[in-house]
Order: sequence, then C-alpha cells, then structure tokens
Amino acid sequence: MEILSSAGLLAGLNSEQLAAVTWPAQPALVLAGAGSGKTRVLTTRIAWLLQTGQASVHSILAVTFTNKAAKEMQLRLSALLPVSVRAMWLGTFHGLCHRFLRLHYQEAGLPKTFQILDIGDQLAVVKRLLKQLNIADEVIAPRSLQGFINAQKENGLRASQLTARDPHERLMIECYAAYDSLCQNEGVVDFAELMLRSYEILQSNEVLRSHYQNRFNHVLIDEFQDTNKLQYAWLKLLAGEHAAVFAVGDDDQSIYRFRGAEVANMTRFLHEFGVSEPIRLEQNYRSVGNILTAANAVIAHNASRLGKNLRTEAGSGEKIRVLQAINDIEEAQFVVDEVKALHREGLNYMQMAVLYRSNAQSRVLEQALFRAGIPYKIYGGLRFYERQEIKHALAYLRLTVNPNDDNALLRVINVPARGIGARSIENIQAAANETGISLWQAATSLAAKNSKIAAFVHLIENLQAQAAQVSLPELMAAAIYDSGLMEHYRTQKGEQQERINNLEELLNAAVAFKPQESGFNLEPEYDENDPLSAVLSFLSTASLEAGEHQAGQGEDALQLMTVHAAKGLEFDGVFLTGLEEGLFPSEYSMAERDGLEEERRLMYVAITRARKRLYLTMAEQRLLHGQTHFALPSRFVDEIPEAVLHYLSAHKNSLVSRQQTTQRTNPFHSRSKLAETPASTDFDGFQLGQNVHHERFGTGVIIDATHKAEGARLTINFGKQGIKELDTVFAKSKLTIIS
DNA sequence: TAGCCGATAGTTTTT
DNA sequence: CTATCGGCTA
Repeated sequence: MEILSSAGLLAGLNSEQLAAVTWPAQPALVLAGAGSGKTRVLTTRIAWLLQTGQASVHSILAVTFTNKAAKEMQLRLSALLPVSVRAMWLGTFHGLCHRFLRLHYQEAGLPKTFQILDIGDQLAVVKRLLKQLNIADEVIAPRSLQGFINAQKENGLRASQLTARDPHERLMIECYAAYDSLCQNEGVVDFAELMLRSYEILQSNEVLRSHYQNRFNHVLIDEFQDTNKLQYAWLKLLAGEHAAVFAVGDDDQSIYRFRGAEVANMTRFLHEFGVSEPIRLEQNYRSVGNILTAANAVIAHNASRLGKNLRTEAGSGEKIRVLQAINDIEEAQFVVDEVKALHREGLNYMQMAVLYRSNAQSRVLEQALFRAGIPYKIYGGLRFYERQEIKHALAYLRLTVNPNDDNALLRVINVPARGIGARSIENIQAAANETGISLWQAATSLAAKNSKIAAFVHLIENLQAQAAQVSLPELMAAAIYDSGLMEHYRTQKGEQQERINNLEELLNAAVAFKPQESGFNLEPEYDENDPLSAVLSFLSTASLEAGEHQAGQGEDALQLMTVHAAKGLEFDGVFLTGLEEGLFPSEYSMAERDGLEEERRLMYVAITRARKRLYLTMAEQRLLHGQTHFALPSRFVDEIPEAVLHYLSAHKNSLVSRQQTTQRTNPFHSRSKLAETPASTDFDGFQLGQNVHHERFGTGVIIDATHKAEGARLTINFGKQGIKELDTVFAKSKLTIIS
C-alpha cells in the first residue's frame, strides 16, 4: 500500500492550519473559529505525527466529547493513513475512562461486570435512596440531589471532601455519601463516576499513573472550551510532565456552562502549560461574508474572550433576512413559505435548519410544517436506548451479568406483570436491608416461600446459564422472548407496534454488534471467545452511545433543533427563530452572572451554522405556558450591523422587502397597517401589545394594563431597562405610541 | 394492577 | 397549554 508523503498530507492547508498541524511536540492551544477546519487540523496532526515517526498509535491519546466526533475522527484518520487506528486511544472522555476502568476494574475496586447508569437509571437510584432514608421529596427533590451529586463529581469532589454550610446541605452531602456506597454495593457507576474514578485511580496508583504518563506522549483534545474541572485535571494528570498536549477549542462557542463546562480552562491551560500565545484559525470555509460580519459583530460585544475574528475568501453573499411577525403562528408560517420557496429553487430540505432556543418553541413550527406537508425531523426527545421497552430488555441482560444491580431488578421484576406486586417487592427489600444483601440475593432466598418469585429467579438463572454459552444475539432474544416482554407488548392494547418494532430493532443491533469496533475492547485483555465480553460491550455501548435522537435517516427532511443541538453542524439555509428578549437571550440566563455572555455565544454559534442564507425571525406575541407574552426583538439583532441586514415585511409572499432606505430608527416598530393587533380594549389611549417609547426607559411594549378611576395603569416591558409599572395620569406625556 | 384524576411545573443537555 | 407524576379508586 502506498504511503502518502508528508507533503501530500499537508497539501491544501492554509498557513494557520499548517502551523497548527506541524507544531512541535510541545503544548499548544488552537483557537479554532467556527468552520475553520478544526477537525481537519486535528486529524491531520495525528496523521502527521504518525507518519513522521514522532508518535506511534500507542502513544497517542485523542479525546472528544461526543461519539459522533470520535467516529468522525476515526473515519478521517483511516482515510489519511493505511495504519490501523483501532489500537489508538481515541474516544470520548467517558468512553476512554470506561475503557480504563474495564482494564483496571480490580484497581478501581469494581466488579468485572460493573454497569453504567445513564441519567434515568441514576435518577431511579436517587429516588430509591431517598425513600430508603425516609427523606420526603419536599425536603430533597430527587432531581436536585442528582444534580448536586453530579456537580460535585464533576468538580472532582467526594462527599468526604465537602463541608456543609447549612443543615440542608449537610443532608445533601450525607445523601451523596449514601448514594456512592449504594452504587458501590450494586456494582454500578454513573457517567461522572466513570471520570472521577479513573482520575482517582491515576492519582493514587503510581504504577498505573507512570505507565500511562510514559505511554502517551501526545494528548489531543477537541472542544476544549467544554471541559469541566475534572476533565481538565484528568488530562493534566494523564499528560504528566512530558506529553505534548494539543488542545483545540473556541472560547466563543462555549455554551455548556450550565453543565459544568469552564471556559476558564483555556486561559488556565495557557498558564499552566506554559503556552505564550494560542494558534488562531480564523479563516472560515463555511459562511459567506455577511454572515461572518454578523457573527463577528455580535460576539465582539462580549468582554471576556481570547479574541478572534473570522474572515472568508468567499464573497459577502446575500444579506441576512430579518422578519418580525405578529405572533408565533405567523412566524412559523413565514418559515414554511420560505422553506417551500427555497425547496422550489432546488435546495434540499436536509440542507435547511430551523433553530430555536428552547424545545417548547418547536410545537408551533411543527404544526405549520405538518399542515404544509413539508417533511421535517426534530432532534431531541427520547433516544433509542432510552426507550422504555429497550431499557426493560437491557435490564434483563444487566441483571444476568450483574445480579447485584438492584436498579435492573426493580425495573423488570414485574414487567411483564408476573404477580409480584408492591407488597412482595417490599418483602424482598426488607429482607435485603436486614442482612445487607442485594435484592437478587434476597429474592433467591424468598423463592422457596413464594412461587411467583421463584419463577422470576428461575427465569434469570436460566438467562445466566445461557450467558456463558450462547452468543449475544441469542441471549438478547432470550431476554426479550423468554421474559415474556415481547408477548407483553403484543397483547397489550393500544399503540404498541412501535415498541415491538423497537425490540426487533434491538435484536438487529445485537446481531450486527461488533465488539471489536465498539471502542472498548481493543486491549489484549479482551477475550473475544468469552460471550460475556460481548454482552458487557453491548451493554456499555448502549449506555454510552444512547443512539440517534430520532430515526428516519436518509430521508430528505427539514432539520428542527435547538441551537445547542446545532453546534458543530452546518446548513445552506438557517432559520433562527424566536429572537426575542426574554427568550433569546433567555430570562433565566440573564439572572446569572455572565449569563448574557453565554447567551451571546449561543447566538454566535447559531449564526455561524449558516453557509449561505440566514433568516432571523421573531414574534411580537407568543403563546407560552398557555399565556400570551409580548416581547421586544432580541438585543442580539441590534448588535448586527444594519448593512448586512435586510428587513422583510410580514405579509403575503414574504419576500417583499422593506425599502432599505426607510428611516430605521427601529424598523421593528414600523408595523404595517395590515398587521394591526386584533381589537383590544383601550386603556386611556393605550393598548396591550403596543410598542411605546418613554423618554427615560426607551422603547418598550405594553404587556399588561388595568383601568383606574382616572386613566390606567400600564405594565411595560422595556427590555434592558426591565419591566415598569406606569400610571397614565403621570406618564402619558412621557410616552409616545410608536406602533 | 390498570387507569383515571388532579396537582404541578415548565432553558439549554455532548456522556 | 400540555407532559409528567403521584395518589387514589374500581
């Protein structure tokens, strides 16, 4: 096989990219702007390191956040190099930690068959724990405890390392400790535990630490701005003194602070790894000039940044189309009309996306699209391996490989119903608590007295016997059919066909599953002749790669998703909807410190998704939680230079543009006569939803009003200035109606 | 043990 | 508005 020359590998890179790819074996921080060829730089660097003999596949550690990104890198890498990238430690933080723990389960104090808890499983454990400790939901809400535990773990802190500031916190910490020991007893680990446990082992076990520190001399990280405290510490520990850490990220695209991501890790990296200046990738290969101008202008309003300005060699392109609709329904209709028009012009639906800040906004869009017969695909919602029937089927498998998994037992002991009711389960739990054994052990001891329990025990024992002998698909089939699960869904009334299909799909997945490719079994310890290894891999993959959000691949469909979900994606045409104060930027975020900057980064991410055409839309009125809300256009729209914007009127064939030269004190407020709000009561000359100007507070919208003996009392949302209550008797002279 | 009812809450979510 | 959950009843 011909080996590509180094020159061939590097051909076509721009000077910035070349500098990054061929950076010497020293720490580097690459500031990779949106659409600047980040993945290419990352993969080419790895290929270059390998090809020039600076590194071997064994000495490279490459980390991503998503499975998608990891797969993408693996794919591109194998296209660049004839070597097998299988042996490389390339994967997600959690995937790699998982591999580490499987390899060193003994050092980690875990059973060989330990199982992974996803968020749903974790919540179930937390609920069970609180019940066990007799703590009411009102005292500690399960979700808040779950959040607390995860946040602490992501900060690298165990319960024993925490000090309480108040009694409530002390209780939370006690629960955290109890939770950890519960998980330990049951042989299960949550996502954060995968990381924390790995980190702790590396820290305490010198043999392992020096082994890995010596092994990895190149550590590469993607999306570095999204790392949390623990991930940073883990990387630093693994890298040791000598590894060349190559961190790639974009501080302007840090949008996961609510999940513990710390942008500050970027500056921290510069200091702690002695990097004087980041390498900037500012050449954008995605968007036309006007879109980049908008993105640059918006993000320039943020104070805390490392600084970066995207440029393109493409032309300025079309202007960004802006539309303020009367309400959310009209906004959705506009999107429908434009999507239709673009599709007629030859653009695939797939190449267009409708983005919104929160999932709740999708409904109106969905209805309009459905009515118009436009195929669409919504991202978000339940993923394949999170579905009830799938989790049930997998719980049988989990119980088979790890009978101490109380979670799994409780999930399936009476699904399908086999006469083990609440009181029987209570008996089992009581027996287990008494002697400190697992539910499974308690159940086996109670089987002699209870035939229903005996039947269940027999079912699981039968699966266990098969596990050692039959293949994964056969075991999966046994779990689905012998348990009666399939029969259960077949005989249940209602729309169960979907669940049956999913169970069949699960069987297909088991048949198609290749443990060697699951990314967890690349080490010599993996025994491909041991059926149990395949089952463990399958279960782990199910937890760590919960699958696609929605099926229906291959179909040409319009893409609907939140801005968060759109990160990393790109489309020819993008509709950025719901650009209203309070919604985007969201009200919640504005209460938080630096919350507005995070929202602005989100806006930056949203804008930079578009290649050629970008629409910014907003509604004056929107139905939220069953109530009509009035809002002003998002401040982010005002932050975009007028020169790249093109205002559209809200009516008929939508593309009718408003004269560019129209005096533009505030184009949003020059509402057309046709678009007048439906008759509303008069409040001393004012109306609900009206836009007004106040000499001190600026522009606002009347969101509430009450009649008074004399005049009226108006509640006005002045956006940045806040919501004010004004009395017309006093304020009338200071208020001007502008629409 | 399913099914119904009322109360409740309701940003974003890579693993 | 509307999805979800816990408690209660048939």
